[in-house]
Amino acid sequence: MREAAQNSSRDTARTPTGKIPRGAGLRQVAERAGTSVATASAILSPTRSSTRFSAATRDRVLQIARELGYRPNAHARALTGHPTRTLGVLFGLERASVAVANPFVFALLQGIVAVAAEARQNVTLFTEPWHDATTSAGLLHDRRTDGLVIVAPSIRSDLIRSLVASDLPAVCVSRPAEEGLVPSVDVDNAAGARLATEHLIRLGHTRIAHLCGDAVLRSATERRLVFEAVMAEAGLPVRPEYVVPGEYTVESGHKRARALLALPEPPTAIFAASDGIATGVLLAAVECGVPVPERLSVVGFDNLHQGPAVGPPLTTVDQPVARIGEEAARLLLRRIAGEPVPTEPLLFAPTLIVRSTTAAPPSSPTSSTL
Amino acid sequence: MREAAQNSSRDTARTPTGKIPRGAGLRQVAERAGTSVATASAILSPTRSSTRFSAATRDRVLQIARELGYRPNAHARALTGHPTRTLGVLFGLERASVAVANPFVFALLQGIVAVAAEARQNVTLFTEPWHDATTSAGLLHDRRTDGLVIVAPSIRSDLIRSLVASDLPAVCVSRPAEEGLVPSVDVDNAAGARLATEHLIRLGHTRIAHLCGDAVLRSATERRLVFEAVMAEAGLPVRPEYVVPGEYTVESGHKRARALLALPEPPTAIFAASDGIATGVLLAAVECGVPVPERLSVVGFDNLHQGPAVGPPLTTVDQPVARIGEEAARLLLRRIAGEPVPTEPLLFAPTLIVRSTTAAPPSSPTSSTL
DNA sequence: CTGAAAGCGCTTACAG
DNA sequence: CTGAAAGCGCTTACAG
Repeated sequence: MREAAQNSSRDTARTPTGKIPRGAGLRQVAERAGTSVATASAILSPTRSSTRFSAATRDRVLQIARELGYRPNAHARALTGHPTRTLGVLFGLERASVAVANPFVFALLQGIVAVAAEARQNVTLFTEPWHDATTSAGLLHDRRTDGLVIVAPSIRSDLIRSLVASDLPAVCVSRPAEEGLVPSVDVDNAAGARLATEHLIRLGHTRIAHLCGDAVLRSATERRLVFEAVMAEAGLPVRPEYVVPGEYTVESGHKRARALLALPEPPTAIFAASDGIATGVLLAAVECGVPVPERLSVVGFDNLHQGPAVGPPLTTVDQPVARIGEEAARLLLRRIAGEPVPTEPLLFAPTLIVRSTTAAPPSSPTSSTL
Repeated sequence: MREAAQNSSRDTARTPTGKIPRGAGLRQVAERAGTSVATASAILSPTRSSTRFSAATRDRVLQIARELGYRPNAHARALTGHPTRTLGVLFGLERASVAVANPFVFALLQGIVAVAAEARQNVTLFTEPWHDATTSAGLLHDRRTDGLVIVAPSIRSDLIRSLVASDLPAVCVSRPAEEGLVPSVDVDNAAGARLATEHLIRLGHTRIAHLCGDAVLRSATERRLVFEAVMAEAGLPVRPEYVVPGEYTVESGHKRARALLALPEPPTAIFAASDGIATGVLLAAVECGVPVPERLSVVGFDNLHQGPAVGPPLTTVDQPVARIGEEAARLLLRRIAGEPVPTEPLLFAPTLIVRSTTAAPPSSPTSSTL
């Protein structure tokens, strides 16, 4: 790096300690090219047509800029009111470091980045977790990004409200607690939960348990509510101990499944609110010596690989996570462009993927037919 | 959003079309608080101690700022020489949209984001692919981020050179073609290739093939070179048709393995330069009716899930990808802080994970013993 | 076709 | 303890 000092034509000879070093600016270019800063700016700006200048002037400016290694400063541009061409992603529930390890987030990011790239936008991942409007405000609303995709905000958070109040375009992945504030994209949780529950009921199960996701996430409540509703429709009682609160994680699924399997009358089927939870269930089944699907049926939700595979391939509810990410990014782009975007949730239809973890219950006559 | 206009105390009544709306600035706060902008700035700045002001002034400014929903503008701050507290990630080889779908990148990002979050830095993913120094310059060197993690740059690219010339702190994941320019972090490819090759030789294989990764990535050459060297050490000839160029993808592995298996004298073992390639090999083996490991041994590289599992669990060389990401971020942070950072590559030791795709060759006497 | 001036929102010496 | 002024690097009307 030291050797780079040979080209000493800069006038910022020494950089103040701790400060960011600066390269050649528009002024340096203009000076050398013998034009005004305004002219150099217009010629070098990607947005303005540089045809209004004489070819000679233009070529000279372009040439000098190249020689000097001129890079327009993004902050200076942004300060004059230009968009930053950057989309922000904020993880509503967890810290970014743990969110990024989540396969759901991975798939989502693929969709977001794909659309962003197409629109020539960069993507910044905010790592600071959201606390509340007053303490977290500066972190997001500082015009660093043109808008924000909010991933799975807690229903108890003031995040959305605060964002709306600050005029920062935002789109929510997963339906926010309060609707009508911000556009949102999600899987149709009700339809998915119905698919899973009806599948188990049709198989002949009556003792069906549900392992819920994080209570602060709206999807968890939606899935549970529909599970209970479908059971009721079928005339099947739901015992309170069969609806178990917890989190969308392997560990939480594992712990709860063990408890469930230790019950005097354990369920013959479990609808896990996520594949992570289902993986935990499969783990517990192996440990407790309960064969799947012979003595226990398991259906998950997400259709995402979650950790190392245990037991047979998982029957699950597929949701198009990458597409949800794409659509969220697309809506955000439209919001940023100033187009009107409906705030009714945009819901994607889930599909049931029947694999090998579900079958008729043990004592059922249809047991061998599946 | 319309309703938000009720609070009309702003003096920027109407926003020019296409421009970004602005909230209350320091001046508004200062005016209402009856102080100068400098005072308000000092009080509201996170970096300066606000103790030098009277409690009354301080409280008033803080209070007004809250009322007005004041958010410091990140660009204005950055323009005065402050770091942006953002780390950039640039994908050297592929477009970001495809890179983000890569499990290697996923694991890497986990490490980078974890360290960034700890250091309270955000992470921006650059989506614009690198072309060459002159056309891509503005995209990266505009001071938008304090530094850059470059993931797997092509050995033919002028990226690194250009970055070094522009003073932007950068760290490379994977050894760059030209060493000494920039700190880099990577797995010890030579050690990994040796592990894989020796494992196959010890099992008794003599007809061993190698499916290479992208030739523009340095890891591909390193792995191939060591494969050839270890074979030579063992006195085993390497037929030219057994060393097959290609890419680090499932498809490329699949195609090449099919060709290999169709050879008059096919190899009894394949060292695939990545798990993706190995997955393709496994796929081809199933299609060609070649049982693994009975008639074909396969060893991969990476120890990452790549697509749906085919055949038995893969024997592979593990590399600590997330840790590599962490270390890259850490080095970058130190570079940004102005600390001296060695440019010798920081290499992580790989380990061989023996699972079920490798065994002694068919005709070997040790065949049943593994 | 080109330039001088003001301004974006903040920070930083430097005075008082 | 507080403020007036200059400046960061660009863009944008507005003149000529």
